[in-house]
Amino acid sequence: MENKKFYITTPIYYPSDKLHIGHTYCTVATDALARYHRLRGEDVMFLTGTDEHGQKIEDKAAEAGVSPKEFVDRIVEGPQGVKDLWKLMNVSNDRFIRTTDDYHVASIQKIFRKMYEKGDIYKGTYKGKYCKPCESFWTESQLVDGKCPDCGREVQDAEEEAYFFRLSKYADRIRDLLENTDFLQPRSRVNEMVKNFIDPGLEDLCVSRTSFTWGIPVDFDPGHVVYVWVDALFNYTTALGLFNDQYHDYDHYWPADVHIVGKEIVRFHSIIWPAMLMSMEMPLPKHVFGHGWLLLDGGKMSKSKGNVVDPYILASMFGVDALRFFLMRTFPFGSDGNFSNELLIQTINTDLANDLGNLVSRTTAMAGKYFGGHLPEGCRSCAAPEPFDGELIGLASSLRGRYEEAMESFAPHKALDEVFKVIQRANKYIDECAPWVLAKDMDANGQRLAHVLYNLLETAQICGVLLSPFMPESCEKLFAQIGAAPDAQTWDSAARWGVLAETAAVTKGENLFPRIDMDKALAELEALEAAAKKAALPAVETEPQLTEKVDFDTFCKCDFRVVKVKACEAVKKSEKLLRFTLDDGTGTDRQILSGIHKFYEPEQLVGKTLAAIVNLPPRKMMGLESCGMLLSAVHTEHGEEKLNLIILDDAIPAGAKLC
RNA sequence: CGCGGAGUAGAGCAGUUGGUAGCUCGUCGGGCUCAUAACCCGGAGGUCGCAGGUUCAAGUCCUGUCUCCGCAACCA
Repeated sequence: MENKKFYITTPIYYPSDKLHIGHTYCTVATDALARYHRLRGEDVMFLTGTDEHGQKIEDKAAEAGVSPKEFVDRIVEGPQGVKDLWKLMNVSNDRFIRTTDDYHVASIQKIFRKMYEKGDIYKGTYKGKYCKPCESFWTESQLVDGKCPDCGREVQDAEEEAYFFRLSKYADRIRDLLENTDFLQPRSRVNEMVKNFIDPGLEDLCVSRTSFTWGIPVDFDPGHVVYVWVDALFNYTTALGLFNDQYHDYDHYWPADVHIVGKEIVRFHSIIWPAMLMSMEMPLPKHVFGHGWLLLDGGKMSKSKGNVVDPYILASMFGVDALRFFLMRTFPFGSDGNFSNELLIQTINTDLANDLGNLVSRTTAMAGKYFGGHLPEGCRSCAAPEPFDGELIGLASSLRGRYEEAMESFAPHKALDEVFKVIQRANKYIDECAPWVLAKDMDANGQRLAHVLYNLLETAQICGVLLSPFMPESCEKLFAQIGAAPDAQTWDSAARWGVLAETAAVTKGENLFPRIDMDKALAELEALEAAAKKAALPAVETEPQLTEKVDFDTFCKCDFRVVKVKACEAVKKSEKLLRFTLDDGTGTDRQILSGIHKFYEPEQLVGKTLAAIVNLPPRKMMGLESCGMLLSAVHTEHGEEKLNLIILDDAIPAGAKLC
């Protein structure tokens, strides 16, 4: 009998920047689902990849002074790039597609032509607003106060020749698909799609551009490149070999069983994608699942807020499995969740260290201590079972059913919750049985003690199997410690009680999940994040020179003078200000306040020869009057502002004019 | 009235089909000593944003209202 096939995908990510914890969340979830289906013995195809065309990447590459292809190559294949990250996170994708791959490009051209020949793609004009300085098109709705959202300048009406896809033609079928099937999950997303996009009426979709060149050329109309919809969405099929010879399993794996996507791209996957497939007369994917976002402090993560979380740092500090587990355990998959380092550490400590790790640790320790690592024959059964034996065994052997139900409905957080209920029950079982009491009289209680330990090992075995899609590495270690043979690591074995060999070798190895010192770890994290942030910024940066000219007369109005520091002290209650008493050559002391305490201590400046502008109007700071301003040179190092006072040769007399 | 989501113990969150309000952390007390100062038991603490309504019964359904967040052609 041929195994059931299961085709699952992540979105293809846009490599205009390094990926962050949000992408990691999505990919890890997909990976856990893929591993779960493999565990069940299904014929799994797991695809991920990158969507590498478009204006933004063209711009970013230009900014970096490299070609677009070089730019994306670095982010995708380079150190700490996309592929590195998935490798680090132990992501088990079977394929990785890049939309710049030759076979994909060729396939997309054929698909585009096919839809054109069918009449579902037609040539028209794309009407919009054009901002000349920015050279970019905007739609009416994108404008801010009727002006360019980028630069705020006036825009003008403009038309661009473009190809359109007859999205409107499929509106009714899409509505039916969303409202009357379980195509789109979770269900709450259906309302959003229908109300926002279907109800107002679907407009035809612009599927080509002439305003940039970094894309797949329309082969029958040079000057046009295929816009993201056709290019990116069809990756799910070209990666299987649709219209290309790179792969040959389109017929085998298509349609996808599920596309896992973030909530922001649900629209593309639940409206545009099925419409285009309908046009191509191809089968539709069975499900699209839109997961929630990881939020920081209740708001979204974004580069501009500077609050993105780097998965590399977290994985290196806490371990890949712990991070994977945390992401899947803590947040309901369909809705948003609040990410925090404290929560991460707390979850690791509570679930992994205290509950699971400690359970394995105490169980294997007792097997070693009381039986030298080998339980005796016959320990599987018990002559006089206690009620709580049955409770534990019942709960553990029925776990797979509850777990399966949760996994099948895309609720990995629930599946994990079920597993941990059993783990907690097992810890309680140890208390109830008090093995250390039994061990005091091995002659009388040896058999009973062995049975108790066997029950614990067997429970750990079942949990290990079911946790393996989430924490593959750690579960291997777990299996080694409890002596679970390969036949006790299967999906099948998780539903049968007593698969573990009675006399299997039990070894207390290293702790599976060491406890983490919260305060220490938080401090370390902060340091690492700060260091990473610094490293990402340019070493030395200076302000760009002004292009606006200043006339000579204006310049001459500034009275720059050499001054000598007679006294200098910190201003009370001020972090930055120093108060200078200066000899400016007039015979009267001049007082100037300067915000440079971060860079200089007052005593080191006394006697120095400096430069100041002396005809600025006096200004009060912290209650003191400042008559002028000391000149200093400013630049930034790794994003941090540095100031250096202009210190002059002491031979220059006070009052000398600078010109 | 653009659309959607959220408002539940001190904090962070669960609560499919309406039927005695749960979990983690924290806190207070007890037990145990096999184990990673971990484990087990118990207590205190909530008028489930607010106001109405349907019902024998509502955190759960309906209406109104306040606050916060996200989206509005691609940042998972």
